[in-house]
Amino acid sequence: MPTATYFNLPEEKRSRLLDILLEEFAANDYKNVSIGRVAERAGIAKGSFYQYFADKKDCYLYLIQLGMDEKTAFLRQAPPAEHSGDLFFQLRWLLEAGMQYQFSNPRLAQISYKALFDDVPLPDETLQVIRHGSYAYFRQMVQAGVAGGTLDPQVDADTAAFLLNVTFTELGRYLMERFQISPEHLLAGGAASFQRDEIRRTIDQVITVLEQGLRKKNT
Amino acid sequence: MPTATYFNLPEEKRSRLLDILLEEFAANDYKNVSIGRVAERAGIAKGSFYQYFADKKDCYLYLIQLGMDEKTAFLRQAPPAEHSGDLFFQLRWLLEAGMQYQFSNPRLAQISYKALFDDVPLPDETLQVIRHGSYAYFRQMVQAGVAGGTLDPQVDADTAAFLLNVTFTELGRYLMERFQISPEHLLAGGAASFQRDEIRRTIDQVITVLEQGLRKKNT
Amino acid sequence: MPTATYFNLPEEKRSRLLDILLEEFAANDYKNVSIGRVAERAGIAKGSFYQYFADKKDCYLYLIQLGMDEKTAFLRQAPPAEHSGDLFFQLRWLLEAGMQYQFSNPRLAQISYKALFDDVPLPDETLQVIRHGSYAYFRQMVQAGVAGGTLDPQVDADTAAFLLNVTFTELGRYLMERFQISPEHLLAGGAASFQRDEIRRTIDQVITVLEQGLRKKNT
Amino acid sequence: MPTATYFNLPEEKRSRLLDILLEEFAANDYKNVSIGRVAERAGIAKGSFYQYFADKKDCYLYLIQLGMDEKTAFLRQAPPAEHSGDLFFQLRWLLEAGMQYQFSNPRLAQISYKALFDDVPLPDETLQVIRHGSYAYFRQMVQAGVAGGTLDPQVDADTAAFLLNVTFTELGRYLMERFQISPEHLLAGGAASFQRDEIRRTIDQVITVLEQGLRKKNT
DNA sequence: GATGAATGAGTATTCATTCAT
DNA sequence: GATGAATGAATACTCATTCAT
Repeated sequence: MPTATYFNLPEEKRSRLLDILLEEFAANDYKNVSIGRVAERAGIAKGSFYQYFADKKDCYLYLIQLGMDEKTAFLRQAPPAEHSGDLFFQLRWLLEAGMQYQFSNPRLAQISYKALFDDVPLPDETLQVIRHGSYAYFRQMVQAGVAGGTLDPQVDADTAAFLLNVTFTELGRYLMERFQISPEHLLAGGAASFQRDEIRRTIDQVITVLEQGLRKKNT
Repeated sequence: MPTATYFNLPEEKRSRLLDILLEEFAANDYKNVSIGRVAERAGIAKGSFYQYFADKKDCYLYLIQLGMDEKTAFLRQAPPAEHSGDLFFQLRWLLEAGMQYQFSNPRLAQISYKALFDDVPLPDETLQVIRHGSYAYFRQMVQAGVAGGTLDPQVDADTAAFLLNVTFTELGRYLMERFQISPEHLLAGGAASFQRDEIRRTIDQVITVLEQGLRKKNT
Repeated sequence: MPTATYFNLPEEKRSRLLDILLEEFAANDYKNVSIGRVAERAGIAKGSFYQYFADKKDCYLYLIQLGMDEKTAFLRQAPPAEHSGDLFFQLRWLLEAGMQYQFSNPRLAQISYKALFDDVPLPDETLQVIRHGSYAYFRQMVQAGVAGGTLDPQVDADTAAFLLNVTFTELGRYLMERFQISPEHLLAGGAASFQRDEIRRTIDQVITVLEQGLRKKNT
Repeated sequence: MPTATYFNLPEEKRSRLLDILLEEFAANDYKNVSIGRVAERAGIAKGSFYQYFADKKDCYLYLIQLGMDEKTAFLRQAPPAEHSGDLFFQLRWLLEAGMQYQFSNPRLAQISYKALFDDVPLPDETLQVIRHGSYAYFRQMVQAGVAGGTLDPQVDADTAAFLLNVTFTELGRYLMERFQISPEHLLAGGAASFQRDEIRRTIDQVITVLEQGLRKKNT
């Protein structure tokens, strides 16, 4: 975690540094992020970086945890209307909220996404959370769905969780590409409203497809 | 692309080198593959590497194209019984053939997969092919499916292609993890037959889910 | 030398700082003493260190001179019963007093000792004193001994001084290792009394050996 | 240990590098030797250093072992006339041979000497040999001397070994300083012959003093 | 065609010192 | 007088690439 010095930095300086860190870690693999380049771009001395962070790893861990915190805060802020409701209703909300998060924190989301596949120095515990976190979450939803009679018992729970997880994980990337939304674009003002409708429609379709495939058939 | 020298190499030497290249590039990110280590493991001089390839990038590009060629060849060799048949029939075949390719060329498949997400030095054109290649292919299948009346016209073609693409891309990884299959494992003799059945069943379920979501409803 | 500011420091603060300086310089080579660590351990700001000392070198010089002063004071406080007495009587006293000094100021003694061999930034003059100081002292005693007819005139005065000097310099280290005495041990309460006897006996033997070798033979 | 590359170096280049390594490691503590400075002075690229040695530690270990080997070879080459002879006869020879070694390899001897006191990265085993090697050797001689009736049984064996060890260890330094002999001086042609006599006389006196102190008295 | 020694820009990190507050 | 953030030169080490043999 950053030092107190980091948090005491003048707002502008800290946010410039953070901005550049997000940019560098979103655009490059962990190993390819150069502290020297970061310092230079941020207009600070190389030594100063080490006043703010214990080391590169520490700095990276900070970004990762920032990502987890931001996402948690984001999802908490707008919980589904009826929490105990239908599984697919929940999924629909989760997917929309996830997209919104990704659109409001594109670089942070990208960094987290990279952590799924990259060779990255994180405490095992954190890695666990990142790598298996959402899968485990879906697995649990699926089991509840089967128990509650919403989900087709023909479908293996693991397989269903895989389908949901993979779809949800990749959908953001797809939408950003399809609607030509770049992080810079989003940071500069977000997706235009006409895009928001298209995005919502796409999400809806994805859920519908999965629902038709996974919901228990009335025979 | 490799030099003529490379292709004139005694078969055994070239294949040992290739083997090690596959191993290294499958196991490490581009940046983390060390030419020195490759040369040492292959039993050649570091300088010799540069007789065979212009540079590291060139060598990497070669592997990528090898991957594309191998996959193409693999898929061509066992086309579906009835090529003009039902879309989901084709998909089922494609998915199974894809898995078979991945199982018979796990390291090459792994390298291609990495290229989708890694920070990798490839000509834009090649990157395009890799990143959008299979998506474009599915896009085309979907459009044919809509035209032929197999696919639900309610579902946007792009969205359907996304779903198919993402599922197909990630399924291999999922199966390898779920059934504890490693490249070495596969190279040493392949998945045990009892696993093959489970794998086939899983593939079947995935297709079934997608089919129920995407096939045109008879109203 | 320290600034006035240093000497005006509240007693407790100054002595805590001094304590830590002694500890750090006794335990580490000059180069390996970190001002940052000193400041942190002493609970002062890094900048404050530079209010007290011009720089690291200055601080080190201070400790060295402190060591010389303390030793002088220590030896003065308990002079041999008969100052003009027999040379070997004096030596016996000197050695015991020296050991006592070393045991009561183990860290200061350690710092001075290090200065004999370490690569250390001191004014040439000071280095001279440290490196040749005790040697010159012994040289003088030896000459007095030769003049007074106590010492064997066969033995070269320089050589005798070397023997005495080297023995006296190293004896402390040897005793500390042989009897497993650490600075902390000493600071915490000193060597147990049973050890004191053994130490006294060892000193006695050393003097006896040197005496038999150096005292003028009665022929 | 150095790589094959190092040993294959053109004689002149290798000896220039070795020369500079000896100079740097003799003049500075381990920590204060800078690979950059070594490379620059030797006129090689920094990277080249790492073709010759695995790392700084490896290079240092090489020098240390070189020192041990050279000394062993040196002592073997001129063993005492009567090996089983009188203890003090042996000591006299040992001391003279040791001095000759130190004079013919002053920088190597200096490096070994530093290793006795410096904080230095060596395998525990090697450190053991260096730090306790000569002491243990003397301890053994002393015990043999006591058993054979040569040594005064009044004197504690440990104490006698300490006296011998410390005298022998420091004598070289003393002689070099007393007779103004510098490594460069020695390397350029060695001590003048008139000095050799004085040196021999000094050694003789030292042994005589110790002998009178330690030899068993005929009562 | 094969070799492997040489290179030097690049990496993360440390630390004595300065200086504005 | 005290502070602690900022600095930048220095450190050991890596590695893709070149080139003389």
